[in-house]
Amino acid sequence: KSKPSSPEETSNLNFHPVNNASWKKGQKIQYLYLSRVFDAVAGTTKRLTKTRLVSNFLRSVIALSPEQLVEVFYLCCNKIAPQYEGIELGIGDTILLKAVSEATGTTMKKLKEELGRIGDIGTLAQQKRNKQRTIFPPPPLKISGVFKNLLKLAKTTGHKSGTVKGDLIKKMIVSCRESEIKYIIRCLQGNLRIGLAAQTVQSSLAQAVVLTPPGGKVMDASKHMGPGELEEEIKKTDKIIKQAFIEVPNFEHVITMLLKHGIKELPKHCQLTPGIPIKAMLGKPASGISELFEKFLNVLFTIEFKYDGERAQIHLLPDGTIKIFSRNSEDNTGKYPDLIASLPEAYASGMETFIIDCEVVAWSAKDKKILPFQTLSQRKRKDVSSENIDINVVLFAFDCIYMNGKSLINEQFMERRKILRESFKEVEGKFFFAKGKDAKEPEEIEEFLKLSIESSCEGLMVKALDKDAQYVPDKRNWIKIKKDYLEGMSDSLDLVPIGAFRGKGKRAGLYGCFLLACYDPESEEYQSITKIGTGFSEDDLKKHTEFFKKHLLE
DNA sequence: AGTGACTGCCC
DNA sequence: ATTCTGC
DNA sequence: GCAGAATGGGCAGTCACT
Repeated sequence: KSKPSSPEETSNLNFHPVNNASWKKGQKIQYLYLSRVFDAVAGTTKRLTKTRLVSNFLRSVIALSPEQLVEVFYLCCNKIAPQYEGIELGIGDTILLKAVSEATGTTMKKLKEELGRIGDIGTLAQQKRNKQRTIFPPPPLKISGVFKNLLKLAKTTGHKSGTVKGDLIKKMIVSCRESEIKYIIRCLQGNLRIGLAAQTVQSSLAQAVVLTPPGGKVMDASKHMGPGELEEEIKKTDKIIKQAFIEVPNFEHVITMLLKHGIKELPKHCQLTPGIPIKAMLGKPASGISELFEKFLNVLFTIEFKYDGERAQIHLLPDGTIKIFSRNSEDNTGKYPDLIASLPEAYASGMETFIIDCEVVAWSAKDKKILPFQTLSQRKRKDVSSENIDINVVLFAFDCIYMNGKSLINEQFMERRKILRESFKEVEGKFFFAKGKDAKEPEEIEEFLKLSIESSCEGLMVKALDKDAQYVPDKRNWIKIKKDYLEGMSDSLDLVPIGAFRGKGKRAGLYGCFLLACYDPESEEYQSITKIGTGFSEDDLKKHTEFFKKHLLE
C-alpha cells in the first residue's frame, strides 16, 4: 500500500543485490545503510518480513562485500565475539547517559527526567542529537569502523578506562546521522530491541545464500527454480545453517566456511569440537504432573533431581586439557581448579575426549551434604587456586554429549545416559550422577518430587528416554517441575505496592515494575520486601499505571 | 586502603 | 530466572 | 510453540573517588 522507503524493503522478486544496494563493490559499507534496515525491521511485527528485510541486505553484502559479512552478521545479532572468549564491553546505562549528556550538551538531570517518559536511551539520544545543529557533515560511520570501536571499548580496561571509553562513545555519537545513534547506543546496551535476534538473523542468512549464493554470478537463484522449489531450498538451508551455528557457535568460523566452501560442504567444516562449548539444552516449566502424561503418552521417560547450583558443560580435549563452560557458554575453567583436579578420578586413564553436562553444587565436606545456591554464588570467580578455595563444590553429571571423538547429540538420551554411566564412576564428595528414577505412575513421581525437595533440590527434570530424546542445544525440550509451579504447593505472600518504576522499551510510558512491602504492626511501618515486574499482561500494566498515577504521594 | 557505584553473570 | 505476546 | 523482549534478587569483580 505504500512505496518502499529503502531498496532493502523491496520484495525478493524485485530486489537486485547489486542494483538495489546503496554502495558499490569494494567500498566500505556505511553503518547508515544497516541502521536503515534496522528501522525497517523495527517497523513490522511480522517475522517473515523482518527476515526478508535482513536477508536482502545480506544478499548485497554477499554480492558486493563478502569480506564484511562477518561484521555485518555480528552487528545484526548484537554481539561482538563468541561468548566463550569472555570479551565484555563493560558499558552500562550510566556510562551511556553520561556520554549522551556530554555529546549533546544536556544535563544528566534533564536526561534522566526525559528518560523516564521515553524509556529508551537510544531514542532519547536521537531526539537530542536531531536538535543540535551540525556545522559540517561528519565523516560517515562505516560498519567495520563501528565494529572495531566495539572491540576497542571491550579491550579498554584499568585506570582511567572510563574516560577513554566515554570519549570513544562520544566520538561515535557525534558522527551519527538519522537513526544511527539509536542503534549504536542499543548495541552498546546489548539490546537492539527491534524484534530481531540470533534465530531470525540466521534464517535471514539462509535465505540470502539460497537466493544469492556466495562467490557466484547468480544474483537471484529463484529465477531458475520451479514452484515450491525456493521454499524447499530455503527450508533445507535454514536447517544446515542453524546446525552449523549449534555445533560451532563462532560466527566468524561458520561464515568463513560458508563463503569458502558453500552451503553443501558447511556441515563438514562445522562440527562439534571439544574445547568449543555448545548451547545448553533447557527445561520448560510444567504446571502439574498430569501434564507429563499428556506429553509422554506411550513414551518412556525418566525423572531426575533438579539440583540447585550452576550448570557446567565439561570438556576433555585431546591434549588432556579440561575446560568448564557455564549455561551461557562463558568459560568458567578458571573458577573451578578443584573440579579440574579431581575429575580425572571419575574416569579411566585411557579416555581421549568427552563433553558432559553437569550441575556444580556447593558441598559441605563435613556433613556430606549439598548447600544452597546462595552459598555457591559466594565463591570466587577469578584467580581461583587450590589455596584460596573457600566454597567447596561437587558435580552432579546428567548427560554426555560427546565421547572419544564421537558426537552423541543425535543419540537418544537412553543411549547417552548409558555411555555416561559406563564411562564414569562416582567419587565420594566429588562426582555423582544425578539421582534419577524411570518412574511410570503419577504417585511415584509425586513421591520422588517430595524426596527431591527434602534433599535440598529444586524439584525434578523430566526427560524422554528413547523417542525425540536427542540432545537439542538451546531448546527447552526437557520439562522441569518445581514445587512453585504446582497448584497449592508454592509459598505465597500478601504484599502491598508502595512504589513504582517507569518501564523501558515496550513498557515506556507505563510503570514497568512495582516495589512491594509488608506491613509491620509493631513499628507501624510498611517494610519493602521486593520488586515485581512479571506476570502482568499489557492490559494489567495499563490499568495499574492509570490507578497508581491517581494515588501518587510524591 | 577503604568504599560505593557500576557492570556482568549466575539463578 | 519468570512471564507475556505476535506470528 | 517459537522467538523475542519485558522484568526479578544477588553475588564477585572493576574502577573512581576519597
